[in-house]
Amino acid sequence: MIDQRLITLRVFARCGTIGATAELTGYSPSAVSAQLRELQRVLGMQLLTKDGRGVRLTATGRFLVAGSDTLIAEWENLRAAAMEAGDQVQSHFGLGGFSTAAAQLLAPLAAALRSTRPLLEVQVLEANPARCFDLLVAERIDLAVIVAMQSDTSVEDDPRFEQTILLDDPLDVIIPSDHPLASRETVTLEELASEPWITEAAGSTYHSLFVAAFTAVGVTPRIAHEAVEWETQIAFVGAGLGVGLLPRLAPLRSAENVVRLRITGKGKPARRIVAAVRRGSIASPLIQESLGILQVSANRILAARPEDDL
Amino acid sequence: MIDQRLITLRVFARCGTIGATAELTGYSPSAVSAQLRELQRVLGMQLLTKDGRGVRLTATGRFLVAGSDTLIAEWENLRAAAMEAGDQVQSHFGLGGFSTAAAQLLAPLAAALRSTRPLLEVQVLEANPARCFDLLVAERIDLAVIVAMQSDTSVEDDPRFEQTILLDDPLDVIIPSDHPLASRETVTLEELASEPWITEAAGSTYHSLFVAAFTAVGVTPRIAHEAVEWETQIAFVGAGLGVGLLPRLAPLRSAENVVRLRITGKGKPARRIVAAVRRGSIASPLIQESLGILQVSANRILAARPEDDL
DNA sequence: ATCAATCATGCACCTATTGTGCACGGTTAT
DNA sequence: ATAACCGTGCACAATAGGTGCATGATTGAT
Repeated sequence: MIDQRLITLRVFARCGTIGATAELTGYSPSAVSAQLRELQRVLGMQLLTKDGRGVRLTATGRFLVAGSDTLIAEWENLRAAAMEAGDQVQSHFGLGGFSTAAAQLLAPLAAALRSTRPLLEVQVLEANPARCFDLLVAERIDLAVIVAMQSDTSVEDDPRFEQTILLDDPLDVIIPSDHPLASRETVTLEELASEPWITEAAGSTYHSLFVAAFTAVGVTPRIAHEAVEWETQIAFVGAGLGVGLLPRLAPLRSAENVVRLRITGKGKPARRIVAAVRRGSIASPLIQESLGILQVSANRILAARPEDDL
Repeated sequence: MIDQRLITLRVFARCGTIGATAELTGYSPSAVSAQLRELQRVLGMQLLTKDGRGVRLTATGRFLVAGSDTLIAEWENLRAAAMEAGDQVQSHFGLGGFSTAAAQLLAPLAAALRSTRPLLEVQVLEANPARCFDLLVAERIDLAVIVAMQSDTSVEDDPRFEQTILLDDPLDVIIPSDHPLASRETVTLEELASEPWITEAAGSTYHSLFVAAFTAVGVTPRIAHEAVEWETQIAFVGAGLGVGLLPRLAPLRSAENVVRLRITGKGKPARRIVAAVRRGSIASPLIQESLGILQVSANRILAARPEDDL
């Protein structure tokens, strides 16, 4: 209901280039360029300036984008309230999520919605957390299930989003079956301080999480190898290249000669899984129902765990 | 920036029929019908119901319209703030007004704006007060100069508008030159209680004003004739058919054998001339400049009056 | 210093959204 | 019963808005 061109401007404000905006919104670069030019013409404001080979927002542009946050939230609020007041059904619902954990929550959600609301077309997009937020801004999706840094508070209070914690997914240690500690039930990170570690490349979400886990207990791990997929990491561990951290929700096929150990001690690293929606939309009946379903799934997962580490 | 279809819905909420909405927005009835249908489809809400040979808003529709007030105001706010922050110029500016009084204020405004902002295209629409408000809602105009009932508070605190008082235009009495009181400088309404009065038809803005003037002093006038235009009323008075009330700003050509007397006594009837804008837009530099110019014109008019009745 | 890569934009072309005009069906008032 | 009014559907037309490619400008790499 808010003009598409303003939405596009907001996406541009997030990613900085026309090309990225186009990719994110699903338009072509030409279309984005034209939209922004048209927006400036209609509003009679100069929002963009040439900057090197790209463009950047002017002060007016930044001002407008910043102020539009409350406008969007207000609209989402109104829409949600109207839907609730009128007991109406919406026709399209976009979900975003990343990683196996999110998938384990999103899949039952999509299935449940399909049964309770047959004529609602549910669309699921797999995307990493950062992109999920972009997709929310771009209004391509309405709800995202993402893994957040447990310590990271930067996105926590973003005026554009509202987030609800679903569950904390603890990290386990995986070591080769022939490792001296393989017969143990639990270990501490200190005990593995001198091991060669396997993690993802610096800059990734998981890497930050990895580092945070060790700094919490005052250990500096020696990073020996890098892997992107869980499967790869597990294979590395199985080959005896080192040890790694694996989220509880990531499945570990028994075939590969790797064992999984719980972490004890004061630092219990975990990744936090949260649901994020555009601010204001949280009162929508559809969002409410979805959050309920997600919470049920989350609780079922929690219930299946030993009571000492929830 | 707010979707045109929502604007159309808001206009419909004011006037109740598709046809009137079409006339007011400048679309054809088919287009309005299609827009509203499309709006319902996009939002997934049923906003309209068949009602006799027309349609009316559902509860959801009313809810949405009511809630959209703050949304519109928020946007106007944002736009105005951005314009101010970035020192930008807007390209189109719509003015609305009614009656000679408004015209006397709007003409200098339009002229002044044309000189200070050469590339701003100013458009003036003559329309009665009620229609002016409709045109503001429909976003056909951005500022209206209207005469308001001095007592009427119904529009006073409408969440859609913000109003600023420009001046109070006192009502004079006009009587035939050969009337016994014609040589007087001033009269009271009580002195004219038994005269045959000329006014506009019941239901009109002016009629309400007329009645209010008399009820204020506890007199019930005998309404003998009705006229729509000031010119007609003056002619009636000149022909000796009765007496009437004439706003100070309405010109009285000396040729017609009619004299104008000030009203004294505790009831000094006046019509209030106010400027109205969409709520939120009042901070816009263009609006601010316009209000300043209007105030100057108003002050010049006030300065030309005897000091006892401003 | 040249060359390749990146980015935004303009243009030609096309699609499809959106508006118009008219005819029609349903409803109310005379 | 008839006429007036109101909203809607349809065929058609206009135009806003999309894509894809070529171009120019700028930056970084060889």
